[in-house]
Amino acid sequence: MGRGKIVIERIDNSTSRQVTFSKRRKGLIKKAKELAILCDAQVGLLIFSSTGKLYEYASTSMKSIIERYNACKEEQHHQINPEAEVKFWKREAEILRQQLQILQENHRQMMGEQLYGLSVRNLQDLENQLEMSLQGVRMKKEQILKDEIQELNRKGNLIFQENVELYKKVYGTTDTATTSRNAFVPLPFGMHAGGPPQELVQLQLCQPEQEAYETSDTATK
Amino acid sequence: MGRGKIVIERIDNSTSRQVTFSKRRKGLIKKAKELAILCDAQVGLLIFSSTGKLYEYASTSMKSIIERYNACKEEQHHQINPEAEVKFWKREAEILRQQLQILQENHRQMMGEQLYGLSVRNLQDLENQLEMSLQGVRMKKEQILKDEIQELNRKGNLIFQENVELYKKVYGTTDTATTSRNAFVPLPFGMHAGGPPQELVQLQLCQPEQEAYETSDTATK
DNA sequence: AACTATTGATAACC
DNA sequence: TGGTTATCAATAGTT
Repeated sequence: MGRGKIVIERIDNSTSRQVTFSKRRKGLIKKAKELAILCDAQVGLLIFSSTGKLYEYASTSMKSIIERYNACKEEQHHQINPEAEVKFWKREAEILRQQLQILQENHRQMMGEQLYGLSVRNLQDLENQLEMSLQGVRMKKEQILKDEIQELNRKGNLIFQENVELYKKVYGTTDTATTSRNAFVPLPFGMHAGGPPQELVQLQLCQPEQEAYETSDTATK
Repeated sequence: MGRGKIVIERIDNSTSRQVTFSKRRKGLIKKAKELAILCDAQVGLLIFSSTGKLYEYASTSMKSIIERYNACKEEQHHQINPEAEVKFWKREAEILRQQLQILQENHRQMMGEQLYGLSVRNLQDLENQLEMSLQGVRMKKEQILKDEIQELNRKGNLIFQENVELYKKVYGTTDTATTSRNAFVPLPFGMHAGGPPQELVQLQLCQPEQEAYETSDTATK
């Protein structure tokens, strides 16, 4: 329900993730309200943004809803009991520490370290993953460089046009690009061939891209 | 969004209220899920129907969400339990969560995802790192395969020697490997060429290694 | 429980 | 962040 279909997966771009969060959160809370009113339901909604900010909606009071939930679940304990709360946070820290450890090991393996204990199959999977990653990174880099080149070309053209205009103003209205190539009047920069300097600019800018690719390729071998 | 507009007020007809409740509850939970996934948010949703039945959705665990909610509220109302231990574990969990987030982002980038915002320089570094990793992984895999081959060769030789001994015991003390190649007596397995079967074993085991390398190389290109 | 006409939500853009 | 609009998705009413 927008300008285009989207797949439901984590939005990479943090700006658009925040924008989407803001909009959808609003929409979700609206719908929660509507459900509560239309259907005479008791609704509680808790949303923590990825930055940790809390947003909430409760058709009655959040406290009563949570209490009702706890009554339903027949486990109303560590909400009041500080001892149980300590227990909870200890457990929470334990879980987080475990996740961290797993991710750290995984990360080391992706860095090509701590490969001891991996089977050939595991290593093959890792190799394939690294190759996929590499491909993605290279594609991204290539895209950025190409975009940069395009932008520079655009700017180059604009400057060239400006140059032509200025030239005309200085040396008269003669179309130097097509008729005055052999006259004594000097030509503006980049006009020696009588056309826009795209080729020149592209050649200069393509160089580093090519170079970068060759470096990568040789490094692979 | 239906055949006609509706005003948001309690639906009197209990049947259509139930139907609407069922439909909208489903939609609401779907949207809550989408928000959690799209925006990396922690979402908890509690719905009690007018008949008292509980429906719930929680992106992580309802318990942890409610705990987090309570922690938030406590902070907001400055009703912090002076229990230093609770404070400590909360902080601990917060730190761990932050570390996890940083590592997760890093991990995603190493998986070739979430490359938005990286400079060409960053991408080049990442590419180099991935290539280094790949090299390490391949070396490790190669080593394992070579070790395996060596071990199999060693075992093969032992079995071959055993075979020779057994052969001698069955058919006499004649050195079959060097003198009886054309006799009627059968040869033990692997002795058709008169030598230890290293070459055979090596050929069989080298095959997958070679294959794996070729696959990797083509995947790179 | 299906089916659609319609409204509502929202993705992309500014 | 907030507004606009073209699209897609949810769903109200119907079968």
